[in-house]
Amino acid sequence: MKNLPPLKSLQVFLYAAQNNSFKAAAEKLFVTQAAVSQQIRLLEENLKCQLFDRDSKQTRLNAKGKLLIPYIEQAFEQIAHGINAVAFEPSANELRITAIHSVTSLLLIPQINNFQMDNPELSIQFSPNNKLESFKELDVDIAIRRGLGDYPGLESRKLIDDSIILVASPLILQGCLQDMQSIINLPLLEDTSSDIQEAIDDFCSTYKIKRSELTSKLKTTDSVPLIQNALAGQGITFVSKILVAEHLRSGNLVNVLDYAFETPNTLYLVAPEHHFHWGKIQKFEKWLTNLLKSDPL
Amino acid sequence: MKNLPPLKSLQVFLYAAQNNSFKAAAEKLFVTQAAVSQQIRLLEENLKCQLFDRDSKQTRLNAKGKLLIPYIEQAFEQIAHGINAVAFEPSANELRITAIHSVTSLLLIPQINNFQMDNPELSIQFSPNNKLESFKELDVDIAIRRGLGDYPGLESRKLIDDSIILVASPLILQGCLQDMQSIINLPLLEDTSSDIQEAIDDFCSTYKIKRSELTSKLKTTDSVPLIQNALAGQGITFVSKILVAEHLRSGNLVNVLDYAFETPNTLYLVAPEHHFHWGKIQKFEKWLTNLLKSDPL
DNA sequence: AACAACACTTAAGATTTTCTAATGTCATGA
DNA sequence: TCATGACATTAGAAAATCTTAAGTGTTGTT
Repeated sequence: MKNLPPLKSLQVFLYAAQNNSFKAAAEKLFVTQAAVSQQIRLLEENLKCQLFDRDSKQTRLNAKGKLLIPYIEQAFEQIAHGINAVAFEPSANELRITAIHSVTSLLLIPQINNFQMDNPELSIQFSPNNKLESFKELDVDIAIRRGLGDYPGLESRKLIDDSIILVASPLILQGCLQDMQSIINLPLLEDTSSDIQEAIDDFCSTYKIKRSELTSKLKTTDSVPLIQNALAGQGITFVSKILVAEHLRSGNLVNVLDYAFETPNTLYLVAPEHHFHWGKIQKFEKWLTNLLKSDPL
Repeated sequence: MKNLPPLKSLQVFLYAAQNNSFKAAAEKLFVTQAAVSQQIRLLEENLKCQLFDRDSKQTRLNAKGKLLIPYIEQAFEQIAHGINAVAFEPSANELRITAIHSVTSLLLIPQINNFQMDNPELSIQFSPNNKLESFKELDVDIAIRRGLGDYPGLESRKLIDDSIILVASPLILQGCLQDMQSIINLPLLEDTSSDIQEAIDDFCSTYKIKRSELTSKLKTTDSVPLIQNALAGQGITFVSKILVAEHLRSGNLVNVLDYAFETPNTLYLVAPEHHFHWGKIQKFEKWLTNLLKSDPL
């Protein structure tokens, strides 16, 4: 950590190297080309070695320069991230979360009290919303989405692996023989989302039954009413295991036939990259990850 | 990358934070404490937020400061590594390697030509040496050692996982029935190093034979003469698989009984941390890792 | 309560670093 | 040969950074 060269000269070096031209670097730094030339010379004198080859027509990084660049590049990236983390964090004591409807009501609302208690200074706001609109329009800090994690231009971090399971209320199961035939005769509360449909197809082929043998009672893309109907003993339904974890633990719902379909569609935290450096987001991510990881089911 | 705060102020901030004191930081930076105070103020103004709490007896980092520190710490570490890589690389066109005797003669010497051809500017020197003396005394760039990778004060990087196998020349095997009894009746060329001894004990217990049933013909801690004797058909020997890989491939030695003892003792590259940032070391590490990884045995 | 000790802040001016402007060098291509 | 483009060099201007010296607030001592 001692005897570092002038830090400014390193910054100039980075620009010069990235542009392969002193002149271009000078323009981007809003200084004259002479200033760049001097800073590079200064750095080279300090390190006692050349960093650019100037012998022929074009100035190019030489071997030593190429070795140095990745270190300097990373260092300045780190600094920029740090600055983003503390300086450009808007309303550091407000946390605006947008999540799909089901996650908000089944996971976040029931559990958020623990987080709120650990972070009393934070004012937490939810925007239940199934569409992932532009972060700029929405003015939210972080989104929770179900999907494959491919959100162009945004950083996404997988929260947990998920599977689709078949659940029903113990109420409805008591009234029927619990063999395959009785179960598929129960009304199906059907989620028409593509990943759930995939699971239903898999279920049918696994147990060698025809899709037409299942009789659908309710069709929607929103898990919340499906789960509520299932709780009320209205039928069986295929749902994300994470969303019903709490109901399984309490016994209000049970996993029927121990069927599970591993789906690549799962929960992701999604936001522009620099949001993840904010203090409030780091706290929220840590809390949510722990919550889902410690889930004993 | 735009609009970074003055880099000097970040450096001062780092010192102040690490010492929890402006005065201590000032001393380490060889400036007055007033200068530190001003730099910190400058940074705080630039970021438009406080980084230290000054209200009570001691100046301490506050939440924002604690969030920023790891970024700045890492950034300056990166810079220091980069500087070490290019500036303090002594004799960049000489590569001095110290390795244990067996590695030098069985692995390095036979293969080094490929490396030399890719890096004609490098003058390569070997110091076969089984003792790991201080790097300062020895004046070598890098060491290759067999062990567990615990070299206090030095960075060590595992090259490959190893196992101890039982080998013999096809010459000697032709002349005997290849059953267990015939094999253990062959003379044992015995490596008395502790990891090999462990393998021999494991071998005996695996095949339920008494240690005394093996008759030792040669005892040494150096694998080279053992392997040479084995090649000449003088007996069987337990050796590191890596060291005889070439002989196994060519058929000069064969793996007897397909016995293998997974040992935690294996090859490590060892050097002071900053050596690993030198261009010549990075090239050598890359080449050696590839060589061992691509080893088809 | 008065006072010294300590750590940090602030302001003014000195010092050092970094910049610009002007000019020089060298290679390239019309 | 001459114009052009990219970088180097220099002197002096501008800016950033430092020191000195005085000020603030807290702590501990007498």
